[in-house]
Amino acid sequence: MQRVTIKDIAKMAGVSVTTVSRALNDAPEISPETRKCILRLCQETGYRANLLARSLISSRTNVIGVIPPDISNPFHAAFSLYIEMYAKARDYQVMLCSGRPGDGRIDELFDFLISQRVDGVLLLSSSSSAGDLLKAHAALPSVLVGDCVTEGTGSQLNAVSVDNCIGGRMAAEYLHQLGHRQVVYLGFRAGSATHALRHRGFSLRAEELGMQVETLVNPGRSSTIESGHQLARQLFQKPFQQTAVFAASDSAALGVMAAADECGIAIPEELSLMGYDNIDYAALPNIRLTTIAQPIPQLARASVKLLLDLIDSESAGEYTRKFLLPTLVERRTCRAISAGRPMQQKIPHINHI
Amino acid sequence: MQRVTIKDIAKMAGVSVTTVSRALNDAPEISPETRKCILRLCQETGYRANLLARSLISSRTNVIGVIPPDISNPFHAAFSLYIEMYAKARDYQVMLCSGRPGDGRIDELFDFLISQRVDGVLLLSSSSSAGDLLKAHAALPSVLVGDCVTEGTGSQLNAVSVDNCIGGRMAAEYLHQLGHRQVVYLGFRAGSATHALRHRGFSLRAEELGMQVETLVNPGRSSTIESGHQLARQLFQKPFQQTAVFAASDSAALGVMAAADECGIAIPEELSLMGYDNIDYAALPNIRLTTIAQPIPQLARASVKLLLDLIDSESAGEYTRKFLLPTLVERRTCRAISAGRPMQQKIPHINHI
DNA sequence: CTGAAAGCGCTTACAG
DNA sequence: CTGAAAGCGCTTACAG
Repeated sequence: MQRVTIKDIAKMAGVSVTTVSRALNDAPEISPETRKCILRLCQETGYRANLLARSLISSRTNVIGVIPPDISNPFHAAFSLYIEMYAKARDYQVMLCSGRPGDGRIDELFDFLISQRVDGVLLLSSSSSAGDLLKAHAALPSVLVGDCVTEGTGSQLNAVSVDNCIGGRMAAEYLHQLGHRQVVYLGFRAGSATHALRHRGFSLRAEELGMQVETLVNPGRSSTIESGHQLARQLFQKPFQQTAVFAASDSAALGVMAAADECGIAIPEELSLMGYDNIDYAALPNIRLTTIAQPIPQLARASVKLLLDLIDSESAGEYTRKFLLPTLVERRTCRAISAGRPMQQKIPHINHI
Repeated sequence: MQRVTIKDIAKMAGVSVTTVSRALNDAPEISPETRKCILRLCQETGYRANLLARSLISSRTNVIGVIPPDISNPFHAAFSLYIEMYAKARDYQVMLCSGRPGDGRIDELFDFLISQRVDGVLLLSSSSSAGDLLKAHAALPSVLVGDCVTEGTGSQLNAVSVDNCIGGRMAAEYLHQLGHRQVVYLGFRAGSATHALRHRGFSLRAEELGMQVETLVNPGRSSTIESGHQLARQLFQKPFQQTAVFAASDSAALGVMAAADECGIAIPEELSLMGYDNIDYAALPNIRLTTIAQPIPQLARASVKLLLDLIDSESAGEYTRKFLLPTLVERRTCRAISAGRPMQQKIPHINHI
């Protein structure tokens, strides 16, 4: 099917393409009548400007690429939505490129987005290698949404993050305040800068407060219900002393709930549980997970703003880092215990399935 | 920043742009050495073809537009993910345009996608007006994912849907089989072809089986936890006779669970509950919602396939409709009751919050 | 096997 | 106020 072009309109109106172009871009130097006539013609014929051609000249597409780690994670899905909302509010369109987690294809996605000539890209990642990726494509304005290592050269990039170190500290302080002294950090992932900070904040503060922390490592590539489930079953398999679990993400926490359910461990009566993220479903009546909330809308807004500022300014020789503070959302999965007397050792009863 | 172009490469290699173009598109008529040399140059300089220019000539962008109703709904988010997966497998990129539900801006999104010269669009919608929208832009290959009215002229469009009528029937039969005779259909939305079919299947079959159905209408624009919550509270406010609730969506069902929790109504002991969709969270240990599952991956694959076939064929004068069958997923929110004796009337105790 | 030329649909100096 | 011309980065007949 042949779309109507500026040339067609010009022919119909009996003017040059230049004039049509001017009418379309409301240039000042054009008579009101010709403009009116041309605009009417466009209306009637259903003319739509070819953005491809326009972008070829302006070398601006007004689209930004967004690379989420895994859109099946509700946190990332919600986040992508907000990004699109804020981008649209500033007249930018989003091209979503979900790389499967760990596919190592992010580099290809970058190449692709460059070929599409997007004006910039937003890389959502908690991987500690994300920084290198961005540097490899330094010619393209880009911001990392997530954490990056602060040591060495990796730090010189534009990024906005939620302060995960503080988030970890908050969790430790909260559990301590409830009387918990032996706790587990469940779902630590190596290679994740986010987890590194979250874990450091948590365990450093816990130690300061005289708590004992056992860390359960998630060997996988992402924090899922399944990973939390696996680790929790591993924990519940033997008698354990800890009275509280701080899960690295809400999804993982949900997995812990599943395992606890199977093993007949009551939450919060026998075990307190905290998550991280505050995904929608953490608020569900039968979940009511106490968690550390990431300010998703603000995060999205700040990310879009930083990226678009970058695109507009073309400022080299500087970079900015923006931090947002998490908040604690108290619900029903944590309970206060008397810190004085030691907890009785639990002998969980496991239903083997 | 100035990207390296085909002209730059040509100059460096001492050949014409034509030759470079041929090397890049592995045309047959080119000497192996020149090709090798050119390819190496591209590698070294980080050359990326400008897809804008290429598309301008070929009038093909290899991107499809996807318009989901509301990506914050996990069902649609998951679906969008699968679409992107299958599209990518066939070398198409997805441009995601989430219109806020009910914004009436879908028309604008269409215009925008046409301007971007996408090769086709996938409209996910349960609105009965979706068909008209597609017809208004008939020049663009497009498929409706969802239901459309079958009467009149509205039916002549390409669509793939889950058979919602059957889904409704299945729910009615299941509840009947468990002994329920008085049931409520909660969350019916007027103006939704999907709901119309689902409701028709359910109530027709229920009537055939001698059941009584009360329908609670959701006046809003989308099925959310909140809408389910509102309607359920409305139901629980007064004594009611029904022993089972069939919610129009899993999200709505989650809202019903919240309300039941608040009102001290035990599920499934005092009230059976079914959902529709089988979103991830329906499987959660503390949810375990019995529901009708939509085959999301198959739906996504069929949609992408139909659209790409359409794009490739440019076939006019025909349209195809594809139907996928839902399945029943039995979990823990429904229980069998003795059909013989009438249920005792419930006096729910409401906690006012 | 290689290149000069035309053209995809638009914008933008430049000259009237 | 209007138009002819050049050009954005590429591809594709056409001629060598």
